[in-house]
Amino acid sequence: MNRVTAGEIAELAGVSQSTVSRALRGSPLVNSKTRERVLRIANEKNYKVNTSASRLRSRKSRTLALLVHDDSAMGSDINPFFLSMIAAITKAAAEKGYDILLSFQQFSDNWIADYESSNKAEGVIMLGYGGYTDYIRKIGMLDNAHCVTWGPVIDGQPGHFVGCDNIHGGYIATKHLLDSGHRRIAFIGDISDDCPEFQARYAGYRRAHEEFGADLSPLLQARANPSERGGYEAAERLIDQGAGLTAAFCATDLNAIGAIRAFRSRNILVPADVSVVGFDDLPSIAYTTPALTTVRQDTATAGHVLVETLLDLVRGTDVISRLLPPELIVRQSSRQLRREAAAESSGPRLSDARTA
Amino acid sequence: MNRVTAGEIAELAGVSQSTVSRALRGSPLVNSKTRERVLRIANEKNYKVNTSASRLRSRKSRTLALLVHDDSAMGSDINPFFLSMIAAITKAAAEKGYDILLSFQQFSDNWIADYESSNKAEGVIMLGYGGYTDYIRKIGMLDNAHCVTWGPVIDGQPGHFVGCDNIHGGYIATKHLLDSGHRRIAFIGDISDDCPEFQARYAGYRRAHEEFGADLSPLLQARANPSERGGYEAAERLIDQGAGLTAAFCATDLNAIGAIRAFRSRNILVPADVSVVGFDDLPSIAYTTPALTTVRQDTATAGHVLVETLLDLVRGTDVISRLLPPELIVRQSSRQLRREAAAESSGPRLSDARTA
DNA sequence: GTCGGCGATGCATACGTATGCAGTCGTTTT
DNA sequence: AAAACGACTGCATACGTATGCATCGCCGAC
Repeated sequence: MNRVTAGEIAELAGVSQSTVSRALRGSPLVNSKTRERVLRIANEKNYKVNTSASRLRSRKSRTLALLVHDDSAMGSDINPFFLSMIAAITKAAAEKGYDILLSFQQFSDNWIADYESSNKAEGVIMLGYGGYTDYIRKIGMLDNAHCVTWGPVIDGQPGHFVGCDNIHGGYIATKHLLDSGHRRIAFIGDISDDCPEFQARYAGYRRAHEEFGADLSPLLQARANPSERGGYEAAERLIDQGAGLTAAFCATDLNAIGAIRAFRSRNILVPADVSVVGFDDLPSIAYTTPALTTVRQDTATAGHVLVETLLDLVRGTDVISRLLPPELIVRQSSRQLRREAAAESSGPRLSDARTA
Repeated sequence: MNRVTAGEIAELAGVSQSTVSRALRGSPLVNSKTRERVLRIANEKNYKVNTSASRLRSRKSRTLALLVHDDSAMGSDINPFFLSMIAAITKAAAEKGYDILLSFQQFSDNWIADYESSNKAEGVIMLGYGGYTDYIRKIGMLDNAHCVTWGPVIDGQPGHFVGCDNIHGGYIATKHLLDSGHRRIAFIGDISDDCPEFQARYAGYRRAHEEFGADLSPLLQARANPSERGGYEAAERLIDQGAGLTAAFCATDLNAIGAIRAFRSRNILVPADVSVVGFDDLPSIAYTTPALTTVRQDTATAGHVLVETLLDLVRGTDVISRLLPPELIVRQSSRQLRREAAAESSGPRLSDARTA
């Protein structure tokens, strides 16, 4: 389309192509007077540096690849939380002058190396819930690969990770419920080995119980894949098994929404009968009925940290896996348990609602 | 990382770099025996074509830019529907051998030209609900820009569009309700000039009424920005104004979810008292309670058509704006109105539920 | 036996930029 | 006055590939 080259700009400005290149890149070598003239002309002619040539010469692509794990094969939807992450990462990269190359795939081949050896991207950010633990472990081995994964930070695991402090998130969510007088708190979520982040949230849940000296009942654990449906079905099972819960901590907002629907379909009211806490803080979640108490993962920060970590890695700087602190957002889906009820510490049905 | 070049492969294979290049690109000029040898060696050495060099020489980037309109400034969330679209577009592009460059921005500058003149992308796909109509009009003027927009197809509008046949979608949704005996059907959605797609859905709603000879009451129109909250608030207004509806057609699934919540909070049951139909068919929507009757936009097809249209445009082929047919998905949130009720044609509260 | 033709390959070059090095010119140092 | 220096600028080249053109060997045709 625009076939203006640096050479033509040079001619118009009465300088050499080298000077044009230097002026545009802000080299201190070029006189400010000259630079201004060059920039003005380049602007007038609507000149844009040819990225291909620039990349070829500089051997840098100024591009990061974003791989989103597509588990549509697994039947579960892509969590809307990821849209938020994708947007945050893309914006953070843009701030650093980097483009984002997007790809939805099953993590299976060695794209990471491919992206770099083909000079398409300088590094890769991987996004997705579990199901790829083995693959990540393999990636970790490639210590020359520039790859940062959003996910669980596990000691001793090879590779570089940025993730939410899921243990702490699970802890504060559960502590909030314990502090509110609840003693029979269910955990709904996928705690298979495939999803270390959910295992971590579960670990936080257990830790809070231990600190509180509260009992943990296996009856209160319900597996659920990370979708709305998963939450719905898990909650149904809990009810059917007579778990006698007064609260539920869900590994995912979607799980929480599903659980709330299940409760409602059985005429169990949230938060009057059962308090529910989610995880993620999806944008729309604040407007549900009742508005969901949840653990917020700050996607904007996460995007920045992911990009910065990856760029450090590319630069060769030493990099450490980082945990981001989650934040408890208390809304209407959780409430203080009545004293008496807390004392007798049981019963799924509490009709008297003092707190709205 | 991988510093293997075509020249080195050539040496190993005992041929020239030209032959390596041709072999890799599948040129018919090269002997099949030679090709095999070259491919085998290239594979062994894990050779990858340097994209920058290839792009520079061929003057093609094999990349499409995907611009997602970020109206986070407007306060409304990015609809999860777009995540589905983004994934579909990315996969469709991948099938054609194209990469996707992602960007979240306010549509304001002339990126389209920039992407092309910098050789970053061969074309641009724009994604987003309203708020950018003026901008699109401006883009349409740049007839040399390779740009396809997902959105309303309006006669006489400059530019190239691919969109859902929103009028027909609105029509079949409304007809479904009319056929089911409903006569007081609310429309919930943003029908401002900014969002032609919603105006089109509204137009379909009106057309169905006209064909049916059914009356349209202004009391039944409720504006709502395209979020869950918007739907909630609009439904609240309808109830408060005593619109006397027995059904609601919502411009968006999110609107529908919000509306259902609002109804429920007023003890109006869906579908027993009010039938609700949405639009989009969000992946998670099938598992809500009640499962939402909605108008499906097939994102996979949309992705393919968008990419193919854009590539045609790049090739210089004549291109026409295309409308994709939506499909009515009947689930549990809509039901047949009882005969008598239909006869008296009114009343927001119908307690007797014959159909589950 | 010469020539045209065809299949296959190599040669040479251009794509547009970034950058090491050398050059220029004016100013300062000795 | 000569030398050294500093601030700019231009020259030349390389990045790795794709491709037009020339070349080469071989076979069939006349």
